Amino acid sequence: MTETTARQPARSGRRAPYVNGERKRAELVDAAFAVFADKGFQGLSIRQIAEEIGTSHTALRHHFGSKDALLEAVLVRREEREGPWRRELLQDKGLLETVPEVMRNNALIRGVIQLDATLRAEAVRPDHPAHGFIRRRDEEIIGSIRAELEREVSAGRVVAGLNPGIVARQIASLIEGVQLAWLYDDSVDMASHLEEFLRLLRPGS
Amino acid sequence: MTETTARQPARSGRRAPYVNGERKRAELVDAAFAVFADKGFQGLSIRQIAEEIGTSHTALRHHFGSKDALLEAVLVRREEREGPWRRELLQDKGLLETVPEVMRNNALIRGVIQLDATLRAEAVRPDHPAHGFIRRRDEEIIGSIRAELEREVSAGRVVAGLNPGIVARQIASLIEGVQLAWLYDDSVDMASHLEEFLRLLRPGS
DNA sequence: GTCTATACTGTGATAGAC
DNA sequence: GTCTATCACAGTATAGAC
Repeated sequence: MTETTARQPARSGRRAPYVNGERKRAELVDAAFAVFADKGFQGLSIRQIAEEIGTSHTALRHHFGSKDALLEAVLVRREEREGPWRRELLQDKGLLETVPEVMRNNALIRGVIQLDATLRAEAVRPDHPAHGFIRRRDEEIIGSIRAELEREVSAGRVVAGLNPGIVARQIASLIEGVQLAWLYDDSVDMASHLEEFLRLLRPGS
Repeated sequence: MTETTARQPARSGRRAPYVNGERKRAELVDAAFAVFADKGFQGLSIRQIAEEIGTSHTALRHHFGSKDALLEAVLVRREEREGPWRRELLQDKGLLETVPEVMRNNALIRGVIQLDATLRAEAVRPDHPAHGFIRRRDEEIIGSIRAELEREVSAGRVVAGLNPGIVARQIASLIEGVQLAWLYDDSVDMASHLEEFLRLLRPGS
């Protein structure tokens, strides 16, 4: 796709032990992430994004090749940031506390959530560049939810007799749907909607 | 917005008791609906849509003013078709049977569901032409779900002690999320995911 | 209802600066 | 070699004249 083959530096430069391109690219991704999270992603053009983060649209094109590749890179960066934290939280606190916590965190990065929702809808087309990425990420998340769900059942914190595959996808779908509703109306409490659903799964309700 | 002021015919034409513009517009909407439902809505340009339904892109421009207005008109038409049927079904069979039935019907009009998902994500921006429409429709649907939910509680078919506003939005959000998941993977059974959720609401589970 | 003019978008190829 | 800037092009939507 983007063909970013990890270049091996021929010799260690005087003050640059890193590959300059990678560093620049990472800076741009972080800058774009910050702009989206803060000011929002309002269907910005690649030129507008460049202006917001203080660079040129040609620079963005050089480092990412296309607009979609840049947007996808921001979502990949998000996964790099949040993935480990989420997995640790899952291990430590369990599914029933992790999911609402994730929703509370998502409420702090509105523009990134909007980007996720927009790209997700566009990438429904199988030939879309980000289609594979969205699909892989979803399956990975659903897989981890499902595994955790089965652990909760074993621990007696979730009723038995459920179809873990169905419930895992229900949770993932509910997250997406509630995020969209929240994007339309700030007053929608994302965490509560997930908490109430998870409450239905607890024994003796 | 679209400024489609209902023109009053000066005299009743020989064989047209209707306003020609309105009829032509309705034909175009139905044709677009059929194309989307059948061949899908793959980010078609306004010129491609025109070709598919056998007209010119300038004709579409004239009748709808913009591409977004045409897409919105298709969704409005969908509401005109399905709204009465859905309300009747709700009255007759109740919420627990209506929602899965709606999902089964949606599975027959993939391109329209894709259009709904795409436009919904784009129209998150408050200045988007379709923003108000999506919002109004969602609130209307959530309102009817909520009313029906309270009726089901009274009838003892749904457990008491739930927050109807929360649950209604959970159902609406789950529908949206599951539809998106289904667009990515045909094998996702939308009706089952909704049925299983509604099962959690029944007494004595 | 049709046609023309204009502006903006993402993209490709190319040339220049460090 | 690595990075940035300039130019040209095709697709789209809009505005307005006829």
